[in-house]
Amino acid sequence: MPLIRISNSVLTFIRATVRRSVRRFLDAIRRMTELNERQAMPVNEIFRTLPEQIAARLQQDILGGHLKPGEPLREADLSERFGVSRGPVREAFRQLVQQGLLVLEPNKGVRVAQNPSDEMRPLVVQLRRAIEVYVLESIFDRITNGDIDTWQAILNDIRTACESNDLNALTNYDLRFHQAIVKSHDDRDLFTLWQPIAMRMMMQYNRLDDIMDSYREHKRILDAIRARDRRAAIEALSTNIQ
Amino acid sequence: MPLIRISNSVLTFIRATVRRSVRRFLDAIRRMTELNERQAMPVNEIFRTLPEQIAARLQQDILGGHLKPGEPLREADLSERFGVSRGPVREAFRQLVQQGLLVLEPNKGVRVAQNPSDEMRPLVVQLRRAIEVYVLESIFDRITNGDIDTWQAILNDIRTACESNDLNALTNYDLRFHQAIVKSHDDRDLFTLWQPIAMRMMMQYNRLDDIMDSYREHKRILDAIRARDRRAAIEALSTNIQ
DNA sequence: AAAGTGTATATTGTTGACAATCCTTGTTGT
DNA sequence: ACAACAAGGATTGTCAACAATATACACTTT
Repeated sequence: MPLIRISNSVLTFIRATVRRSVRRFLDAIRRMTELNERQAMPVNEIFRTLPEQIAARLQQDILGGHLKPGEPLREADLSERFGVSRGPVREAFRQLVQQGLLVLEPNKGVRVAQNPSDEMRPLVVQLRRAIEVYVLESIFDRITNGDIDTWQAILNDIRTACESNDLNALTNYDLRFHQAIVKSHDDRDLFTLWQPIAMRMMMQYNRLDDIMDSYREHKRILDAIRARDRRAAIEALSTNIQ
Repeated sequence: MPLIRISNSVLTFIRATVRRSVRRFLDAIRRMTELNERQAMPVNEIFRTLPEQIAARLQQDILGGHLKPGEPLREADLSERFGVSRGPVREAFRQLVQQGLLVLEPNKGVRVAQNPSDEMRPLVVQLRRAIEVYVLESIFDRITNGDIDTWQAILNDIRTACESNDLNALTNYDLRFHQAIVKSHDDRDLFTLWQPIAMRMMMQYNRLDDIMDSYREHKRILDAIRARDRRAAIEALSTNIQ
């Protein structure tokens, strides 16, 4: 029970003011850090929507193997778990369906997607390689030192994950590394195209015998980029995707 | 105002009975026509859900050019147009976002996607070709005469569209032709992967000078399949996609 | 002039209630 | 024994009301 009663008009005024302040604050930070000369980062990348947050959590659960393929997900369960109504959960489900992590059967709900068949894997590899090579070719001359720093930070996370033998974290950071590259292309549509393909590879992340190889491969990519060696960078990227 | 008042339990009983009868009826038809030995067609392919129907209509509007790229779509407008609430319309929007025909900005709604850039087109062609060639290779030895008949029917529609110079209908049937091939693969996931890529090509359907060429190209594909000439079929398919 | 404020309006986001559907189990009729 | 039926409980689908947000515009401050 509130101690003071505040009129509605006052409330909307406060909301508008605060919202504007926050927006200006974020804009200022963006300008200072100069992370986005090329493309303005929408506010929702910082304050993500409810469905996006839910989808992110579920994505980790799936890629981390906590949710097994074929397992059904109930809207009511998750809406209780996250303390929201079924609406946003439904929305999150749809996002994950788009990514290929869930499959939807009308009137029956969603279940965790099966891993892609072994037979299909070469195709997926080919598709993903085509997109990422295209992206890297396309952005190569416009890669800034800021970009490289960002990617280096992720690379450090990859190393940490490899050293502590944390396959779960490695999957996550590997995804982010490539995601960061694809997202740095002006054309956002490329990311949309890439995501479902990449996800299908991330669902069966078990390729390397020596986990440290993953770090070495990504380091090779970034080193080549830093040396502005186009051919080597693309070659390294291409061999990393398999 | 109903003339007779029927109790709820009677109503649910009637509903259940009718539903079961319809299902059995459809099952019988399916068995008779033997269209789906390989994979049972879910009932929802015949009685599609509300969002699917809405999405199908909007898809035609977009591919047909009645909705221009960049044009915003309002939930309220469409919910009124189709006589449903905003829920199913939202759902339809999400499906079209997945297909790449709409782009979503949180809190701002959806707008019709821009045509893919010319620079990007070779990539999209490459991706789509890779998938369709893979599918055709994979199913080739299991293609039934029933399959061929189905595809022939679509080919006839293509011819009609070409002869009457109806680019709108041609786009639609061209899409369906390839869609039918991809869908005939056991692994439904391939269709999911293929759809957004193919859509991006369908958004700029202006390739051929002579519209009849489209019919000839598709006829060449189907003829080669009918002759069980694997190499020729794949070659024809591959040249059709560009 | 440029940036900030107050306010109204249009639109999307969220919620809870209710309807429709699926699925299981026990029953009936042949 | 077997297929069809009936009833119920669990789950998804739809709806309308309400909340939050984006946007535009007139106004004020610096």
